[in-house]
Amino acid sequence: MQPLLIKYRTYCSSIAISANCQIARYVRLGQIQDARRVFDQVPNKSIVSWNSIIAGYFQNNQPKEALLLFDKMPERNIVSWNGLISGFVKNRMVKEARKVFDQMPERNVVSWTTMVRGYVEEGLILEAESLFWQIPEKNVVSWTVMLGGLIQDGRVDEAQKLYDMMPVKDVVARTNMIAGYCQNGRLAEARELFDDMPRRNVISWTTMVTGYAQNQKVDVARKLFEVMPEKNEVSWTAMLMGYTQCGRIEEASEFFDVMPEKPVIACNAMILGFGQNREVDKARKIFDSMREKDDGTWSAMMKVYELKGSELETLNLFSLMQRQGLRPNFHSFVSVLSVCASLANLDHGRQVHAQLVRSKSDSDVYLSSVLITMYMKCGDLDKAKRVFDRFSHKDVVMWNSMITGLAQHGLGGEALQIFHEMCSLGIAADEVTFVGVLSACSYTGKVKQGKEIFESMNSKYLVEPRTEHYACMVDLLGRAGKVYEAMDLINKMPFEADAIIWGSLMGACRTHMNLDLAELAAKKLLELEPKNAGPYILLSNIYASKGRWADVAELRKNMMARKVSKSPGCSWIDVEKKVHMFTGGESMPHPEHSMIMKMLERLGGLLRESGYCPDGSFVLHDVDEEEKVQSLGHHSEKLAVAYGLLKVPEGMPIRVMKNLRVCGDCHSAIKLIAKVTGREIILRDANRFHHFKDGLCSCRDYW
DNA sequence: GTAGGGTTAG
Repeated sequence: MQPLLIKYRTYCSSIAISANCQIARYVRLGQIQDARRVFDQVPNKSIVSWNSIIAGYFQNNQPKEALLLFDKMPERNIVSWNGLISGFVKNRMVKEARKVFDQMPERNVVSWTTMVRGYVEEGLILEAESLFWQIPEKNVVSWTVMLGGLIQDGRVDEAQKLYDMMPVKDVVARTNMIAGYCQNGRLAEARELFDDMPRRNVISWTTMVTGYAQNQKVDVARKLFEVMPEKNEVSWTAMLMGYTQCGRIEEASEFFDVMPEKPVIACNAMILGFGQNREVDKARKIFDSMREKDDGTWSAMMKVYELKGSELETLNLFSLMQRQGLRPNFHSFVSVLSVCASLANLDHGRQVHAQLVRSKSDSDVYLSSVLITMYMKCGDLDKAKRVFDRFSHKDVVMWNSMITGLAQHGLGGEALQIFHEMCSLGIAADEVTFVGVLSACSYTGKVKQGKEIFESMNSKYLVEPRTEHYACMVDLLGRAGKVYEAMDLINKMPFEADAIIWGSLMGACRTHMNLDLAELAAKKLLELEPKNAGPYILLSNIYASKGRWADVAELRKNMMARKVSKSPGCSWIDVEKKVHMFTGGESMPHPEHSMIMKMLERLGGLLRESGYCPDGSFVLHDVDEEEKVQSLGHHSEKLAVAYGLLKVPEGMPIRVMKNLRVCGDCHSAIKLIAKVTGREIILRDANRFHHFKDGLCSCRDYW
């Protein structure tokens, strides 16, 4: 051959190689269009060019385009075929991968191993095992894939057996086995293997550190971390997360500050860590300082606001991220739906639902359970049921959402019906199920059924009753007026009663006018929650009614000394897609305050005509009679209802939310308001829903 | 320059 020709050919192939390099580089950067542009311009495409661009489409989740190109290839080698299997596996299309595997002209150990890996990733461990044992010439990689599959399946003992059978064990195989032990808390065995390793690298070290960190041995993890010969950002992040997961946020924060590099994952973990401590500002500082954010960053920050109770900030962030063209992930959807639920912001909730449908996430069982809860808490029972009915395979979480939601709407019968349906389908009830079922019984006065279910929890359903369940039962008995029986249960229960239990007994005693038990419950509650105003006020009312003025004075002194304040009642209503807040007392008045006052006066007149008489015994302030009546007129729920009457178009239900339980006087008043105005009023309080219509409430005055 | 295995999360 002529030297010039050789030179020319070398020149051509070097052009081709550099083109392939460029394609691969663009693929690595996720810039598939740029990769394609280069590919289209290469004059004499080699198999490598084709293989690279096809891999690129697979990596960018465009398997159709990848397959289209594969079909157009002038010739293919085994790498092309294996790339196709691998591409399908990466796109969770294991059936397609298998088809390719069955059709390909020849297979090597990579083809087999990729296919086994495909089954492992789908959790189809039986298929993986059967294929693995058919591999004609296994190598250390095939063995390791199978080992990883068994570990992922939680079968550590079998993994150990397989590990012992391996003819060659390299650092990757050993690290896999160490991780397997660690995930099952078998730290001693992990450490032994780690110490016996002939060679270690940064990943094996990190695996061992993570093992200690995830098993609450952060200090041991830190010691090992300190002596690591080489650290990368994953090692640092793993150590950081050891601290955040144990709730040791201060140490996490110190550690975070000295990290040489702060990868996105670490920042996200630190944001969530601060969230655990409700340190919004520190979390936000990291969030703002991050030049690169991923979807996890946004969902972490949303979660922080959600935990803090800053619902509006969560919603703001959710819309901000979308305005920046980012798609919300699973966790952001969960946060935003929870926030819609707690604000009972039905409009917004519906929009999020529409987005879920668009992003094809509406078939996710978990997300749909959150969606059901959202619709329930927004008072849209029909929509909740529709989401529920769409799923033929419901998990226990979804059943729980439905049962709890029905309970909150006072539909005890329907809740029990759903519960029995779930049991007959063989779905195992869990702790949450029983909180829902028992509170359904409680809210609807089903004392007998409630007791039966509670007593059979352990024997029939194999669920050990916990404090929450005892709380439901105390509530159930107390509401039904069986306060002594409730007291007996508290004495008999195997745990110390908590503030919720005493509070519920106290409430029952107030309703049923049992002053002796009320005093006992209030005193217990005071010990547990010295800053809770409820028991002070109740006690002072009791003492006053008995003329024990010295005790009243003593109580007042204590209240002042401990800086007790009543948690402010607050109600809100959605009008024209805007939330209008009302607080009962003296704080900032609504801009349309005078109109609302006029409405209240008019209502007052109408109510008096129909024989309404304000009931001062519900007022928690210890003021004199006249002031009491005045203050009742200003309770936040009444203000919100009045505003709703002014603004919500005729024929639409008025939906009001309140952060505390509805006051008894307001409850009577709203029943009458519904009657004299002919409007339907739906009030969601801290516990449940009240549907007011024609002078009646769905709770049948039992709440 | 193209195909298979191990470490960080809610």
